[in-house]
Amino acid sequence: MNLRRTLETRLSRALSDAGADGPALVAPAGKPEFGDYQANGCMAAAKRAGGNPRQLAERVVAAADVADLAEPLEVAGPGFINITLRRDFLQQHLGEALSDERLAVPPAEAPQTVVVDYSGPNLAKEMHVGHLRSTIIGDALVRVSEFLGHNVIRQNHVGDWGTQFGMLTAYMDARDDDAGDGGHRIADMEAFYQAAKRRFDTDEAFADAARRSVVKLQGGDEHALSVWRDVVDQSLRHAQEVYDRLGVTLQREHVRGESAYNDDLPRVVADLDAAGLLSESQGAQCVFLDGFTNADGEPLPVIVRKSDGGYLYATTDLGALRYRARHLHADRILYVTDSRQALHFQQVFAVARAAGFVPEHVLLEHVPFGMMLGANRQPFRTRDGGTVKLTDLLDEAVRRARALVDEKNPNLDAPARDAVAEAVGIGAVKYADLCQNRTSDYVFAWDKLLSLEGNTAPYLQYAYARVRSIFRKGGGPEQIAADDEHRAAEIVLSEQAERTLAVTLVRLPETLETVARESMPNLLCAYLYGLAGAFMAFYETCPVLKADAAVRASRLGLCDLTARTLATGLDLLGIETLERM
RNA sequence: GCGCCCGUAGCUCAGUGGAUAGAGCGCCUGCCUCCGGAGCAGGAAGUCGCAGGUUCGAAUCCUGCCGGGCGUACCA
Repeated sequence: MNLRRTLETRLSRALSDAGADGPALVAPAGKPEFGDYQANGCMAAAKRAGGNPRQLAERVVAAADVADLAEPLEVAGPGFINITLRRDFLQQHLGEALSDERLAVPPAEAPQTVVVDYSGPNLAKEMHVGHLRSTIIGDALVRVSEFLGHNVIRQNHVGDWGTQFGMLTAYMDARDDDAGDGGHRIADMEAFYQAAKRRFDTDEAFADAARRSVVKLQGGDEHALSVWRDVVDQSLRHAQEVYDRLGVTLQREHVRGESAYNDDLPRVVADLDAAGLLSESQGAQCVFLDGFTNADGEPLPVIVRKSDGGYLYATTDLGALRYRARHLHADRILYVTDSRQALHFQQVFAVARAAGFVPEHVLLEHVPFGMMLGANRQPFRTRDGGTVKLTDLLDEAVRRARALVDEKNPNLDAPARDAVAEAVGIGAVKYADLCQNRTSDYVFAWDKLLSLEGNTAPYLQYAYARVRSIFRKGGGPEQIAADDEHRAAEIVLSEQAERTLAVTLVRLPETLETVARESMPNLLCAYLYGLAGAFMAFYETCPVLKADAAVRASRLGLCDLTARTLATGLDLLGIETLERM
């Protein structure tokens, strides 16, 4: 059950029964003494209706049908309604969650087909830290929406077309000639790209060949295309290695690169023309929209065909948008890209609407995130001005985690410590990115990124491992699993710490729903951190294994719920959990 | 010039128009004969950039300044 929404619905109805209209504005209580939730809507409603807010709140309390969930409601201050959940409701609800695979998270009432465009690396180069945010944030959003029962379609709109590919295919050809073995192996994408670039800059004959290569590619030359396919294939293989290591759910089948829309681009332009939107300006085919002006205050075009006849990313995105609406039948399309592309998507969405490329009801959302900055607040670079390769970043993260595991838990054998280091190091990198509001710029700092204390993935993983160790101590996992004493247990909440933990546990559904609606994974992080904190406090004050049978069973139930909620939440963030660490 | 985003504790950041603005790191004080101390409990630390306005109520909404970032016609 989504408790917050249930309360909102019922209190809004009570508000209307009490003669006022408007939302009840139910929110988690600001302070413990205000209860568990508070309704803030009476003040505004009374204002609109011209009445006394406290009196209205009293009438709402009288009319409200929440006796099954909450203690008698209390009016406080100028017209707040404080809501304290009933203990027996919490106990019964948790009992249901205990025996439910989904932890009592209801599936979406109106499942949507959600297309999520994320990651989208430029295949000409190796994946670097600049690709991290889109990949990680997008994957978390995908997982959450899928868990809520939406039909999620991943789209990896990779950069597999464009002038760099002329250079790369020409270099591949030249290399084959040099090596003479025709072996198209690219061991290191970045080195390959750098070498091609160096040759392009220094070797005039090669530069010419590269330019000819672009023309051949665009002209559909079979040899050029075959070499291109090889470069793309190897790049995708590299990307897949990174995805697999990162624990990102993207697979080869989700790749639908820019090149997939090549054939459609002339039609996109023709259809814009047919819709009466196209005009020529300075030799380019453009769409001019109201409200967009350039640096000189003149109308700003969306260029869909260059004066040399080439197409641009706006054209490709329009093709992709149309494909997603018409063929994938999307109800909602998310674009997880950096915030610098905000104007681009405003324009593309506006053109698509104007041209009728997407049905009215389809939601088009740019999910922007801030830039990766260095310590100096400048766009992030390595000391020598290059980009940090993703594999190097992950290696460093795992190395640091390994050093910590060696120090903290020398009893584990070496393979186990390796596995822990991998999960902890990579989890730390992902969590550091996910836990802050995505719209703020991201200051890249090794120490912060790989921090293993405080509000970090390792803290949550540790909380999980700690809960699990209780079950091991309590007779071994096989015994606990066999008698299921905790899953059949009646939850009984007596201590304050137990109650706080319980209230946190029942907030999982409303949290996930907000995360999906607002595309804000940081809210899930905040929730899990709060849950881990509530558990740690419970753990300090409430003995589990030494308690009397009934209390012990109830507390084991709380432990089990905590463990599964942490594991589920971390999994939705794409972060692994460990039985020991 | 115009548009978008951002100025919150020493640092890094949370904060759906609600009650006395919160975390982490760092700093200070306690807590390991007790289920894992990667922890827990507590403390110090703030003109929420500035000034107006709207509102019963503003860090949050509006306007204007100041400071920063990004974008702004044929790269993506």
